[in-house]
Amino acid sequence: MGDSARSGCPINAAVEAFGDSWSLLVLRDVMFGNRRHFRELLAGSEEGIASNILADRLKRLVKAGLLTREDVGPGRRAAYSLTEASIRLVPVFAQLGEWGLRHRPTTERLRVRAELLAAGGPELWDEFMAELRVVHLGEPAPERDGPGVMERLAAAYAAAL
Amino acid sequence: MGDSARSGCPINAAVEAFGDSWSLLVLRDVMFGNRRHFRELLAGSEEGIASNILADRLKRLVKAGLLTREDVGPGRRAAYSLTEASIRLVPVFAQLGEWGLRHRPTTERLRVRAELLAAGGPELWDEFMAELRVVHLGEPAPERDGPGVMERLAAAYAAAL
DNA sequence: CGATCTGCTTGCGGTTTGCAACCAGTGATC
DNA sequence: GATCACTGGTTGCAAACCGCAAGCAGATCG
Repeated sequence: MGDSARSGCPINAAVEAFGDSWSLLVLRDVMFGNRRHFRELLAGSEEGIASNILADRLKRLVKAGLLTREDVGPGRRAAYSLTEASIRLVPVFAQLGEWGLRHRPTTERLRVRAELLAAGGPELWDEFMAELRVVHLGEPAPERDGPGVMERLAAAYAAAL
Repeated sequence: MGDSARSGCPINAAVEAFGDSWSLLVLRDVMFGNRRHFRELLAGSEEGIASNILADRLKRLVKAGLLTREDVGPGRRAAYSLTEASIRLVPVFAQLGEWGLRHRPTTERLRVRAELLAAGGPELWDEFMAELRVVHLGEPAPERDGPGVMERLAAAYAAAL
């Protein structure tokens, strides 16, 4: 369990934080799917994560400061939330998603979110991060006129079915 | 070695292509360190990759279309080159690096490249990608007045020693 | 000929993975 | 008050993978 960094390189630091087969996908589901509970993440997983792996990754991500766990007693729904650090992964997700849809085969249904995020650019990413801070960090919601990014993502996803 | 995708999600596609402990670091060394040969990558690795892992990752990356291998006979220096797909990872590296240096402990020496890349923004990334296409894909070099991005990265790195 | 370089390969013990079953606590229903 | 479904997980186990260390064949150098 040594968490000593292999090097002081920022890229390596990022890889060590979430550079495995599952961590980033768990974060994706919390961030874009708004899945906040264990069973929700387990059952809703597009890729079919196993429960022991999910449990392990949640622990790791909490330890790494990328998730927080609202610790209620045993047997009651515990909620996982993003942190400022993981909210700041939005641009990373956007770039990864854009790369994936350009250079790998993807399915229409799952592609729409990445497309919308790529098309929106940094302004949209900032708007989305602000929304995530409201939902996950409890920041006060600012006044808004149109639908939020989350709603637009959900609408695009629903329209692609 | 089933390369069947777990899902059609672009993020998952990216994770499956280079979402492990080493693939991205190998690409980083080829891209930013201009290390093109096996022993170069092995000896120059900041994180100390093992030779069998390096061999495996090089094979995988070639298979995934993220590297090409100029196959000379056995016993002679084979050169690895980036492909268009991996050159397009520059924005991903930039965002990952920026996240890493903001949210993880890093060392000054290894931080400068990420800082320069983050500060330069998309215009600099495009310029860098154009340079990589010259070096790795053999595109004709355009006329330039100042030093290239690669030179500036190297200079910043050298200055931080 | 020997030393050194090239890109790897092999052995091996330890770790991780992923499937499946299981578990204790809680709250609602019968 | 017993059953039931739901909560977030744990446990066993076989198979795969990881990383360290050593070795290897072909080419080049002196």
